Amino acid sequence: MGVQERRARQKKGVREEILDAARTLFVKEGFESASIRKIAEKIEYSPGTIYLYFRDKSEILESICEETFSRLARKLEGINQDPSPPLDRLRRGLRVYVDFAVENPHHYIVTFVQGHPEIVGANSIYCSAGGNCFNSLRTGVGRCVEAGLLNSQDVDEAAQALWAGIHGISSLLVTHPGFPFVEPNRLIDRVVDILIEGIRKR
Amino acid sequence: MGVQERRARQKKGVREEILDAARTLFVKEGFESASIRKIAEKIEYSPGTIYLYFRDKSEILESICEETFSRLARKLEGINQDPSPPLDRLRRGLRVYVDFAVENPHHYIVTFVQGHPEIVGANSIYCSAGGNCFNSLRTGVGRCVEAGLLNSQDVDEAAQALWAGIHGISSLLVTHPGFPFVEPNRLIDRVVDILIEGIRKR
DNA sequence: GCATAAACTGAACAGTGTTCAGTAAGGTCG
DNA sequence: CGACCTTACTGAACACTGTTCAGTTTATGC
Repeated sequence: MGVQERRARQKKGVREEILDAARTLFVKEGFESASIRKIAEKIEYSPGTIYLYFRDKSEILESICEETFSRLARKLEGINQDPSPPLDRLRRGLRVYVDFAVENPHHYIVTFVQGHPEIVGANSIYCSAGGNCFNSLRTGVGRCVEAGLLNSQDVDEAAQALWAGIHGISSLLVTHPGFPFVEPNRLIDRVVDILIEGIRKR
Repeated sequence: MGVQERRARQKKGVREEILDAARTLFVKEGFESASIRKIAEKIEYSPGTIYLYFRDKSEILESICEETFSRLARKLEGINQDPSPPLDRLRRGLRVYVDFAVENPHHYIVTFVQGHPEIVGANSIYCSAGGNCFNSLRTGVGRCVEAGLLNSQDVDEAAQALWAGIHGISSLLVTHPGFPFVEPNRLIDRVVDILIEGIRKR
């Protein structure tokens, strides 16, 4: 009976419509601006309908962020697979991460800047696409440790420290667009340089 | 005529009451939880009264953040004035900054994590107590450049890169308390180490 | 005592996320 | 076809949010 299948397809259709509408509002204006009522109006459904497809507002925007972040995750995994020296790969990964944040400010804010104190353990960042990106970084650091290139053996410590570094510049650039930063490209390169110089063995 | 003076004192009294109530709610539960109505209820005034003393909600919380950050600013200036080697002072300043963020998570979030895209130029971060802290860092970097200790002469670039680094670890720790970080003290020290190793001349 | 000025109120506005009783439509079966 | 049932959807309502403002209360100066 194809009925249930069509039902399922229709259901997915509305879900997709919601995501499309939400994405448009969200990318243009951010989390606050993508309100349930605005999304509902855009797709010409009542606000209540949205709750038949999503548990709450954050589930919608997490979906959107995840699809975007999985693009980054793929890119980072690509870098991890190529044959250049581990430290070069690591450096390129860091740079790509920051570029991604700057190109997708609202996604970055929702995923990594706005805290989600309720999400821990099994549902934690490790499981989302954002978490995959961090894991990619961890892998890159692991390669460097294996090759004896770093000034410490602790992979987690180094990976988290590097993450802190690139998260710092990423979040400053996306949340403080009005601050008189030196030329962003130069600043990002400088941060990445400092981080690499700071962890590599001399 | 002492009348106007007493008026002024009374006025300041209510202002202070508002700040006290707001501070209590804010430190305990953060920005969202310190709602105008809750503050008003706490001091037994009507919500409208608050707007006779503050332009809007953000002005209240900025006041609270500023008084807290000026404590940090003083501490950082103290470090800048002591006679130890510039790089040591810089290192200690970085560490004190992160400790402050961890001890005052909500203040840190309001001042540096939540973006204020509207505030630019003259009203920018440079003018607030938060900005003084950044300037203190800039001064510390300047001393190191003067002493020829860094691998670059660009003070702004280096100061902003360091700020990015410590802001990164600070904001991760305060906004992602559920993340399985390695022991925070160790992680903070590692980040600071990486930053110092990354900027100093070899 | 009375006019004036300052302080304060609280209802109202426009918005938010979320819930749920009620309705409408579609498919199934006697 | 008509009855029934399930699924989809609605939209009013709830409990909030920040903010405004006409109107009332309170205090002061003359």
